[in-house]
Amino acid sequence: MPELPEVETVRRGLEQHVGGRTVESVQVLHPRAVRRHLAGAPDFEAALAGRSLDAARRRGKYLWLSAGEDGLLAHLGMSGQLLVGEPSRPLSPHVRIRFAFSDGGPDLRFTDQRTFGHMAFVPGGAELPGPIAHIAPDPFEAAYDARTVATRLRARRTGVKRALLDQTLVSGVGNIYADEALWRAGLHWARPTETLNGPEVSRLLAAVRDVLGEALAAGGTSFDALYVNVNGQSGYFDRSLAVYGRENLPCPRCGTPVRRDAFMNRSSYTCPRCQPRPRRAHW
DNA sequence: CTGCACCCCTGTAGGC
DNA sequence: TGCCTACAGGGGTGCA
Repeated sequence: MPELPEVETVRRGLEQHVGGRTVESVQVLHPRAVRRHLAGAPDFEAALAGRSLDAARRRGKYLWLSAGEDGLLAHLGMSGQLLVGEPSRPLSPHVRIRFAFSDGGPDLRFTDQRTFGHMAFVPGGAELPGPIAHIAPDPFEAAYDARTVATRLRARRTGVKRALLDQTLVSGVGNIYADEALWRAGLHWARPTETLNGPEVSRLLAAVRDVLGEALAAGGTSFDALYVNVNGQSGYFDRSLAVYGRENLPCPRCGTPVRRDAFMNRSSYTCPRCQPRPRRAHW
């Protein structure tokens, strides 16, 4: 479950169901799931055995569990799930890592069909794991400063959607919520960042924060069973999407059919009337 | 600093 | 039924 609202939903579930529990053993079932743990799968398993997991934290789309001064870092990629359930339930074919706990209670399974996600044990990484030091604060962190982001955004020489998706500028925004925020702000994805005026940038950043917050309140967006919380349940923000995935359906604001464009090997959805294409496009 | 091409994977949907 | 292509909420890397 990729973007901030979905990852935050998972973080909350982990905090509730795994926080304060002690890992008994870990099995890495697919080596690719720990490819960023450079010391290898056996080291990953050994490093976590016997460790007590404390708080669950998050920056953007990354989350981690602190274990004393250390951190257990996770990124869900396109299809990763962190599922908590009865240890006796069947092992689904896409389970990549299994964590058993010393209390004999529900286990934790990192499940990932496409294996774009990963986990790593980061010594000393409880506060902010080293591998994600380059990730910018997300809009819900105390360290996030909208004025700084606005300044940096306007200094870019690129298209506004490309900038929104750049996790080193502001983190947590992916393809769905970038399109939704741009629609709310009435901006086209190809708009050159240097042509945005102050009010437009403010409107956009407010829209980003609002849409992420509303989606979080709905438990995230799921179109299918791939995007679920730790209990396997889907969020329902898909009902509130204005443009994403709605090609040819009417814009909720003006009724004009939503348009789909290819962009960065993905799709961008816009209302051609509310988000007019700029004369000088930047993609 | 930037875009861009391409890589990592599996599964599904749709056309033929 | 098979075979093909396009596409899917991710990021990282290397190169121009």
